[in-house]
Amino acid sequence: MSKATIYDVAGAARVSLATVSRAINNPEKVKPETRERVLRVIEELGYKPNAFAKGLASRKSTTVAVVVPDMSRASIAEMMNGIADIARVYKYSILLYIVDNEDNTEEDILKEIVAAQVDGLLYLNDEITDKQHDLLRTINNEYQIPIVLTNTLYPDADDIPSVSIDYEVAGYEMTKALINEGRQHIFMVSTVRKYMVNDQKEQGYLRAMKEANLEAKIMRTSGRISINTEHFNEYFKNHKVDGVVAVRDSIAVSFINVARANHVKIPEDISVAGFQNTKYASLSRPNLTCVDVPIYDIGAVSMRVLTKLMNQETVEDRTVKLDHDIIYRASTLKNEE
Amino acid sequence: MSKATIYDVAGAARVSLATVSRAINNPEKVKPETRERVLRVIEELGYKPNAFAKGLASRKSTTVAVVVPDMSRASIAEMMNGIADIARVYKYSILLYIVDNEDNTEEDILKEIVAAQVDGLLYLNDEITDKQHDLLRTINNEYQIPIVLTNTLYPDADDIPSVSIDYEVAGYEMTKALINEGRQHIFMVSTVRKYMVNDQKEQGYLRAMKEANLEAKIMRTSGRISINTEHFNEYFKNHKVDGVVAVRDSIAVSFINVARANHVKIPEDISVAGFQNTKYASLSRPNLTCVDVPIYDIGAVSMRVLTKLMNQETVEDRTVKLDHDIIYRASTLKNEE
DNA sequence: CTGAAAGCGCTTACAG
DNA sequence: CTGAAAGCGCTTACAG
Repeated sequence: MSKATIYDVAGAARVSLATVSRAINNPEKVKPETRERVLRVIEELGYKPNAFAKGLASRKSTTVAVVVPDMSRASIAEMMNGIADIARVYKYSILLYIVDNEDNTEEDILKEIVAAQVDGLLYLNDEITDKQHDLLRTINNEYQIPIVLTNTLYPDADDIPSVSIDYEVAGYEMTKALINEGRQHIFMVSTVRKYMVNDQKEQGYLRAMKEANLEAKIMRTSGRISINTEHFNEYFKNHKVDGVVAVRDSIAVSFINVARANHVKIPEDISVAGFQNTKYASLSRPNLTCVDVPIYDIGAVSMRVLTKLMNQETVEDRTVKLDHDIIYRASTLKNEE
Repeated sequence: MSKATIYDVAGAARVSLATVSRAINNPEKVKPETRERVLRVIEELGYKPNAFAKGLASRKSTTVAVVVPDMSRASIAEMMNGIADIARVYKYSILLYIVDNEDNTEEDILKEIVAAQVDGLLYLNDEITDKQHDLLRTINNEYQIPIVLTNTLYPDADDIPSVSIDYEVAGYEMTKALINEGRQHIFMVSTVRKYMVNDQKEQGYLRAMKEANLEAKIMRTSGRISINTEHFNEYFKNHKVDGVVAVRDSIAVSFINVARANHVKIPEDISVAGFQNTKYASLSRPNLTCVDVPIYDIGAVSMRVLTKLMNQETVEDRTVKLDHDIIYRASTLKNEE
């Protein structure tokens, strides 16, 4: 009952173990009668090939590594759902590596991944340094492990395929929308920490402001709510503002809360928009206008691209940019809810 | 440069491969000089043992399977962080399985896990059926794979160890807190779907209400915001309510929004409390009073307990209940912010 | 403390 | 279409 091996199956089916292996992996190479007999025995014995033996003999693991930073970021979790669903379809298992950006353990982790003999690697860390990129390139070239950057931007290099949306355009469009409302003093609220994705959003914002001959003003704040609150309060006293595009929904909601506490009306006095369309956007009052990023799809498409690479199929488009939408809600003047 | 094997190391260090293996796994069995020489060569060659060969030969994988439902639930993601941090300390890799409760694929997945030869299993699905529990028990007994239920309640059975908080007590205390404010018409807002954790919260609520001779009223709603809104609106017209304990923060916030839209003052007219202390609680206005569930710790402790089981250490406490707090904020009369 | 050798459970040319 | 056999890269008694 415990663990049936391929020998047990071979014995019970009166064939050699080679035939059992073929019946599983290359059914077309086995005579139908034999195949069925073998498959029936497999079923009866509840046989499952030992993943280690299989991996060792075939040098393929049907496992992909997924490298993520802090798991509790809403976008990461939802991307995982997309990845897992597609992985299931193609029968890949997922080895999860949560890396700490603060540590310098990343190199070790990547070595571990090589040792684990994964067939492919998905990298979801939106903050990628030159060093990390080099490391990935090494893994890719030296160990021939296909990699896809999932929502991870590394501009000016398409040697590693990537899947994301065009954050520059999204930032541009969102800003443009507020400009079209007649807003003049639009701030972008970004993060102190440099994230490549946020950088792109800033670029789009700058382009829109420049095009409209408006003065661009980027305010950098923390992701922590308590810190934001003070920060925003101070800004209110010293700046004129009638529009805000925040790089994250939660920052936008946080801003709205402070604004309302200061008796500012949203959206009458200030239009506020965010990024991502998380649950925060629907739970805030007023509901938040934001860029809807297809997070699940980014994960799913990444995994799909990776399967192609792992099968040596040619991937025509190496930097996939998925479409995004803007969802207009009550926090801006233009409001379709 | 590509892949150094144990033979390469043995050759370069002028020892047998057995000694290399020992230098890595049982350093005390190797003479210090030899050991250091081997370790130096390993470093030079960038040698990493092949995980498959190691797994096949040793029948241990230093891998644990983590089975979760939908990843994007905030609590699951944060538990993963706790699990991953402890797993790293004990050098375990994580194989992630996202199961779909709707499907009946769970049995297949569990078979797959057995085939993957994991050393242990963490089960994070808060909704566990008898059938699933039987399946786990089989894996546990028949294949000798240790299992820990992480925040997954299955009452009246402690054959499989578990880690969580006492949701019944938490529900009781939270309700009691509103009763102590003088609230008389306290509703529990729970989910239509039966989750064991929510069931426990309801039990605690019922106990507190009964004890105070108040009429218990449980309202079941959906997790979806759009559905909630209508549902709450209707309730307002037909019921007298001055207190609400919601089983999730997001439901509580959603309720607050509807209440305020109906010109009800929070907390003057209705005290509202939630569960979990997610970011929603801090982003809502007013800030939400809620039970603070130590999600990260639940994950971390689970993993720690699992390592003990995997090392055949005895685990004295098989149903660990971690401590919880109640955080009082502006959505209730008692308010420490 | 160290080495030779068997064995872990598969896959995959190579023959037939 | 099928089988015998080598080999994947380790671990672990067993000797010495």
